[in-house]
Amino acid sequence: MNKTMSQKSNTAELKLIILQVVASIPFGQIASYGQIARLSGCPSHARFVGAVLKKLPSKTSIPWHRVINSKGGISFPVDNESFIEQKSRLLQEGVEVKNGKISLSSFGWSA
DNA sequence: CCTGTGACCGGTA
DNA sequence: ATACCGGCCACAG
Repeated sequence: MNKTMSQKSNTAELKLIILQVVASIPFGQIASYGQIARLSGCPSHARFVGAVLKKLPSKTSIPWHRVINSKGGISFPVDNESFIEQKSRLLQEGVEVKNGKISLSSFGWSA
């Protein structure tokens, strides 16, 4: 009488889905928050994606730095430490970052 | 229960 | 191109 947990679309599971999607972004590739939300099956949860990434421990293996906003930029103020962190990580992966904006050549990733 | 917040997004001016 | 605005929805207090 367990009925399987297939109909468990709770947020806890969505959280895991999101993390998996983010984790599946290839090296040197970029995806937007909205894109992650869509691939997770919840198009209107772009903000939630950010909320999830925020809670990640600093020592995570999740490539959070490969996630940016729909304007193609880093969603941190330029003076923020996280901004520096994300920018340098992207540069390390060969992603072209100009003034906080990512070059369109890095887009085009799909699940 | 109600209110404010946010690593967002798309439309409009 | 930038600026503003309303919608969105989980979460914290």
